[in-house]
This record gives sequence, C-alpha cells and structure tokens, in this order.
Amino acid sequence: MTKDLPSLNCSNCVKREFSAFHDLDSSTLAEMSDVKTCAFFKKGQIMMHEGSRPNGVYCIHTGKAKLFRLGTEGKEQILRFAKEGDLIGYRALLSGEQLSASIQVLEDTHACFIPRSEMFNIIENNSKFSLEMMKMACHELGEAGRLITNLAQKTVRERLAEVLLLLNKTFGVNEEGNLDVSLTREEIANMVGTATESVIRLLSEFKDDEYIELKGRKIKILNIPALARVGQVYD
Amino acid sequence: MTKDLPSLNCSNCVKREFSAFHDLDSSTLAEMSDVKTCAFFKKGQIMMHEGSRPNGVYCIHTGKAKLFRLGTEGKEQILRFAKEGDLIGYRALLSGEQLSASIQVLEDTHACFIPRSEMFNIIENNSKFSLEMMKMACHELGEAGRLITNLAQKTVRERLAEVLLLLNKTFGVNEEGNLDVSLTREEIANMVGTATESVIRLLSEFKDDEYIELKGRKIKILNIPALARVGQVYD
DNA sequence: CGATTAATTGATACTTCTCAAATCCTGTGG
DNA sequence: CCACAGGATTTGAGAAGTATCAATTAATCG
Repeated sequence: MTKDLPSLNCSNCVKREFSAFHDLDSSTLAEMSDVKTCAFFKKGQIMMHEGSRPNGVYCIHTGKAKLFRLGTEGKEQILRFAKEGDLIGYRALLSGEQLSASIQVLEDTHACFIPRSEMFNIIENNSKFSLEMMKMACHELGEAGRLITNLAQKTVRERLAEVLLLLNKTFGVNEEGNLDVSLTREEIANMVGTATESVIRLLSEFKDDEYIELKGRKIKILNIPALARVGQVYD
Repeated sequence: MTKDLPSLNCSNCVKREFSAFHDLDSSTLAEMSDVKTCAFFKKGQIMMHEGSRPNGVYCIHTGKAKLFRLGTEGKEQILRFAKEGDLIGYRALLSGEQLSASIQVLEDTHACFIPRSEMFNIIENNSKFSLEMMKMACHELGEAGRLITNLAQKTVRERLAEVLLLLNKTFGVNEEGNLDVSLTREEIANMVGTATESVIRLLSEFKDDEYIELKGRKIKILNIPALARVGQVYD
C-alpha cells in the first residue's frame, strides 16, 4: 500500500525552490522530469551504501535522512542530515569516487532519482547550475571544517549543546514546540562523537538546568542563549 | 633580496601538471598568464586570513602551507596542508563565503595569484575545468568526512599514528629519509587534536617501539605497517 | 499485550589534560 | 663563529573528563 503520490513534475515541484535546481530553465526541467524516477523509502531504509558508486543522485521530496560513516569499531558517525530539497550522493558522483557515507532515512521518505547522465548533461550545458553545485560542495566543505575543529577542541558537553542548536536550525520545531526530528540517544551520541551514556547524563543535566525539556525522544529547547553559551557558539 | 624567479608563465609551468589547471587549453593559459601576479611569502607569513573574503586564489609554485581554523580558546586546528600545484582560497571564492580558515606558509613560498574575475571567467566558459574544480571540492569533502570520523572515534594514539602516515603520503621523504616537512610538536598536536605534551609522550613511545626515529623536528618513519596497525588505517 | 529495544543510573577504570619545572634547541645579533 | 635570549621540548604529578560495564526501568512496535 503505497501512498498516493501527486505526480511529481519537476517544473511545478514546490520543493524545487529549496533545491540546487531552483534556477533551472523550463526546458531543462522538462527534460529532467522525463528521465527522473520516483522512489519511496520506508523509515530505516538505506538510500545508498558507503563504498558503492552512485548512478545518480536523489533529490528528497519529503522526509529526512542521516549521512553517516562507519568508524573503526563499526560505530557510526553522523556527518550531516538531509531534508526536503537536499541532494543525496552528489559528492561521490561528482568526484567519481565511492560513496564515503551511507544514507539512511529517518522517516518515510519520497525522493526523486536523477541519473548520472542527466546530472552531467545539465552541468556541462549550464554553467549557472554548475556554479550552484560547486557552491554547495564548497559550503559543505566549510561546515566540515567547523565540525572538525569542534570535535578536536570542544568538550562533549559543549558539543552536545551545539548539536542541539544544530538540530533546531536544521529541522526547526513542530506544533508542540519540540524539535521536528526523532533521534535515539545513540544517534545523538553518534553526532556528538561520544558514548550514549554520556549523552543521557548531559541531556539530563541540561534538563535540570531548564535549558531543555525531555519527554522520551521529544526534545524541546527552552533556552537557546544558554545552550549557545555552553556550546561556545558565536554566530 | 628576493630570489631570482624564472618568469612564471602558466603555459610552460612545470607545476601545472599537478594543479587543477592541468587540462586548460593554450589560449586560456595565455590569458591567465596575463592577468595573474606572482607573490612571495616568507616562512611564517599568512597568505590569507580566516574571516576575510578572497579576491582570487593562489596557486602554489614552490613551498608548503597549512590551513587552520582558530577554535574556542584561540587554539589552532590544522585542517589540511597545501603544496606545489595546490589552490588556496578556492573554497571561499566559489561558495561566496568568508574564508573558513587561515593559510600560513611553512617555508618560503612562491605562489601565483589568479584574480576572481579570471577564475569565474574560466569556470563559466570551460565546463571541463568547472568539473575539475567540483571534483576537487567533492574529494576534499570526502576527506573531511573521514577526518571527522577519526576525530570522533579514534584515540589520540591512533590519530597520531594516522597523522604520521598522512604526512608521509602528503610530503614524502627527503634525501635523508626524513619526512619532508618541518613541524613543531604543537603543530602536530593541532593536527591530531590533542595537547602538545600528549604528542610528545606518544612520539617518544613510537620511538621506543622503533616505529619512528626522532632528531629534533626531523622525523623518520621506520615501520609503516606498524603505524597503520596502530592507527587502524586500512587503505 | 508481550518481546525487544532503548533509556537510565551507578560504580569503576582509564585516557587525556593541565600545570609546573627543567632542559634543550634555534635563530639572531654581535 | 659564538654566545645568548626566547621559544620549544621534555618529564612528572595530579586532576578532570569520559568511557566502559552491569543492572534496572521504561518505552516502543508489531
């Protein structure tokens, strides 16, 4: 029983505005619509596997995903998240390398697959889009540098505070005021780069300090400035 | 007293082969040669400052540099190195952001400055070069992901072993068999993401184990497989 | 409504950092 | 070329931060 899908035509896709494709002209969009295919991933499914070579990219229409690498002991390290409008697999496709991370959806997700030939076709014939992709990769590279510095220099407590703010910025809050994403304590630990127990203890400290409110996996941020101070986040 | 510089013409630059410009056609190269300028940086000088906006990129002709960010306590975190043929500042230029890192030369360095207008001119008119730049950024992004995972999951000892192998791969060895780069213990610590004293103690352990040989800042790698085993490096 | 997984808490061990003091280099100016 | 000053390196001791292991309780999913 798959959900009713509105016919996903790139030309009038409302999510396109947030994607790398926001500036494509109508003929290119029509062409892309022709060759793209739609896919559905049930919560927990893997979209792409670390080590494989992608034959194209996914553009997320609805849903969320985490990008992670497996470290030495098989422990996963979450590198970043992807949500509506984000492209999946473009790094490996453009660099011609294997996927450096796996992508797993955090909730039921609809995504469009654009084959590699089409991607390269657009890139080669559209310098504006090409620049857009470059911009995206370079921006991510800057973010990665920031993450590297944080992991190397900040304490677990500081990193956790920062991660909470990152989740707030990335996913925002739902109607109840909770972070609009459901993560296990282990997944949070895999973002912070620490043990699950450490995350639990520190979250509970933040709760005692009334920086956050906890109800199971529901997290409500109560005091952003305080978390920014704890996390030494200045931006 | 500046050294005699061979007239650095991009068309017959022997370092071009290793650079992103390796595939440019001769007319583009001639044009680039026209607008580029040559610069010299004395050991320790800063090529570009974190937070500023670059008006172009440097292409390193001879010399070495480190890219680093300043973390919370003003401690520097080394993100990567640049050597002959490498481009400096392209990330910020292409993403249209501020520089996310400073670049400081590790030894006397000659570099050519290519202004932003020329860079974008080439990118817009040369999809092959454009792809080349994309490839470079995407490759770096993959490396960054690996570094993130290592910082989050490996011990200091493991990371140090890996850093030594990285230096070996990046800079190779000189005629004496020592790593062809001179770094202070503090700089090594700023790569590993640890305290200087920890690096000193662990280097001395590696020496006792005869994995390396130490003479001041001269480091000779004696046992690569052992270091790979310690650092859990499989590639 | 079970069965399984996730979350929590406590106790303990270990890695790593910090501070302090001594020694050794390195680059510089005479 | 040598001596010197300032920085870099080394070593030790102690403190702090985190990880690990074990045992319970809670939550979630079919």
